[in-house]
Amino acid sequence: MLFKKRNTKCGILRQEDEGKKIVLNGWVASRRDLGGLIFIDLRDRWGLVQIVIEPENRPDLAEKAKDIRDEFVLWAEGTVRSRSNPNTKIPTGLIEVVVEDFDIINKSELPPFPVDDNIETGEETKLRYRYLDLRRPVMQNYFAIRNKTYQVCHRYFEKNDFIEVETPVLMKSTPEGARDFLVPSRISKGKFYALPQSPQIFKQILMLSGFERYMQIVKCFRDEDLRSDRQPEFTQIDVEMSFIDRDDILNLIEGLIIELWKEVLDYDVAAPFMRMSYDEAMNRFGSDKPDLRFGMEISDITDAVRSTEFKVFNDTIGEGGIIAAINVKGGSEMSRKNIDELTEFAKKYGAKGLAWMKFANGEVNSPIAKFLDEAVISQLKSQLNAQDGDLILISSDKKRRAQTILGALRLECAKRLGIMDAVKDKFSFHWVIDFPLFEYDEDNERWVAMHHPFTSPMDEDIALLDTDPGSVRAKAYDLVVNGAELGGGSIRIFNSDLQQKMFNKLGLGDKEIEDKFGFFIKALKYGTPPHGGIALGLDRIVMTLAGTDNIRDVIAFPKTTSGLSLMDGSPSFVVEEQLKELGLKLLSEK
RNA sequence: GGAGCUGUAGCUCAGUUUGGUUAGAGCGCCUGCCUGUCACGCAGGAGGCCGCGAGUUCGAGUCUCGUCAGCUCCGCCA
Repeated sequence: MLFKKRNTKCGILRQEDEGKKIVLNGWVASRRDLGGLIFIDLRDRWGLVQIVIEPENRPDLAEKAKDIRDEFVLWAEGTVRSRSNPNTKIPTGLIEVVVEDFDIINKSELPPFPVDDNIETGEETKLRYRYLDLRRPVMQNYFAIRNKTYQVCHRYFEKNDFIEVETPVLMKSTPEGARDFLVPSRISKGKFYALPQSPQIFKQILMLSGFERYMQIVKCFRDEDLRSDRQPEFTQIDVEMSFIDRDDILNLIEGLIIELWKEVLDYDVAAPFMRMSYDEAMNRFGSDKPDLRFGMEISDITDAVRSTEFKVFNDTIGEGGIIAAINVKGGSEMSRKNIDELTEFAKKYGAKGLAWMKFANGEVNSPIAKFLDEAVISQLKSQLNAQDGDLILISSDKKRRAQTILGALRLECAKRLGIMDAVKDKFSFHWVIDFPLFEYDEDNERWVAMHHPFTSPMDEDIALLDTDPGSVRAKAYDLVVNGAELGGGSIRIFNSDLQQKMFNKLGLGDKEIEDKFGFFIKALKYGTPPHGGIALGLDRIVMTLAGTDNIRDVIAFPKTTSGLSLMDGSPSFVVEEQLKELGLKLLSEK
């Protein structure tokens, strides 16, 4: 179909364009046919403008316009003029375009939902018709922010003398970490490539190849269950540097964040960011990614309740656990039902129960009050800075578990009491540092790397590798904003013997190490510079910039919670021939 | 792997507690009218596999079991 090409854009027309003869291309956002007068809102990527067809002057155009429906594609030629009835709600509202000629370029089926912001359409319908969902201005804006993020990143790292190198998408499957997506090899039947969980090994090899400063905006793949902030394929801003220490990376990334927030939101982020140890983050906030926009910190009240007759507390103390609490300011308004809900909430995190104390009307109300004498209560009240109107939530458990439970309750209560809403426009960036190198996997009875197996232990803790692995600290760091992890990195092991030892500590046998990581250990022996880096979750950065809490909003074609792509119907079965060519055979169900 | 919520018209939802005549509303859609609308207005009309499958029952949108899908969370995600 022939069409007249536009010479301007709908969304950019303003009062000063009055009198200009123009051509527009776009989609019909809405049509208001008054009989003697037809108004059409024409939409393109840049916005909306009202065009008018006047049957009195052009009955031929009016006749053609009768067929126009929402989402039809039009070209229209006309003259910009001031409106007699301006619309102050839209940027182009002072003017309109009187149509002198137009045609329908393409029709549209009736859309299953209006292509409009603020629609209330189910996720399933929107994903099935993702192309229509993406047409909505609010979605287009998310991707404008995403684009801006790419551009700022590339410019920032270019300016800082980084070089972008692409790493393979088909690589070797290695143990440790997330489940790999596997790709069968046709040429080497029975063998598989894996999609990268991250380009970790390649970027380290690029360091020993002498690239010094590497970055890449790169897709990563992890075959794990999805969440509102997790997709099986996602994008990382991947960075690695040689001859540097931790603070070089932290400073570099702070600079990037400052530039991103300035460019995208015109928001001034203050640096340097606060740095908090993992231990402190857990003790005070019960999370390794604490939200520091508000208080409600955790207090260890073990000493205060040590002398009580409450069996639950005494048993916990006897087993080496702790009693800890948060003070939910103004929480005494919560009903018994609300507190029961909080108890259920706590149970998801492994809590066996939840003790609480309400302070109201000068009195204390608590199911455990009978175990606490006057002195203990007043001690707690002063330690927790509790006043009338407050609610104290108490967890009694192993140290980290008690903290995690209270950390989760802290966020939940902040949501319920409107604290989250009150701070929603703030950005609180900080670093969590000094992570443990290992954590113990109870199920498999072995140590696993908390960050990844290439992370360097702190020099002063290396001796503890053999005697007390659990207390070895890592040269690792996470970037956190508003309770979300934006990225993490570490200074790497650059000594092949230490790398070998690390794998041993993780329970890998020499043969397995040779088989899975031999090439890497070998590479480390050819003059590896000290190096380290970080990977930032680009999708999460864009989410934060865009102010959305769902990762699907910032990925053009996302998967559902069960990993399906509803628009194109993947994953799907393949024909027998394809399997045969790959040397594969499906197991029959059960 | 587990838990919770949801599934009824194109869309958003009511109806399910306590089974019972022809399953409703708003928006959208279709037709007609309408010269200043911008959530246009007015009049009329069409539109249903009550997610799917079993079961209970004289009778199921409603009760039971299973299953599928969407969302959120726990586990998982170095």
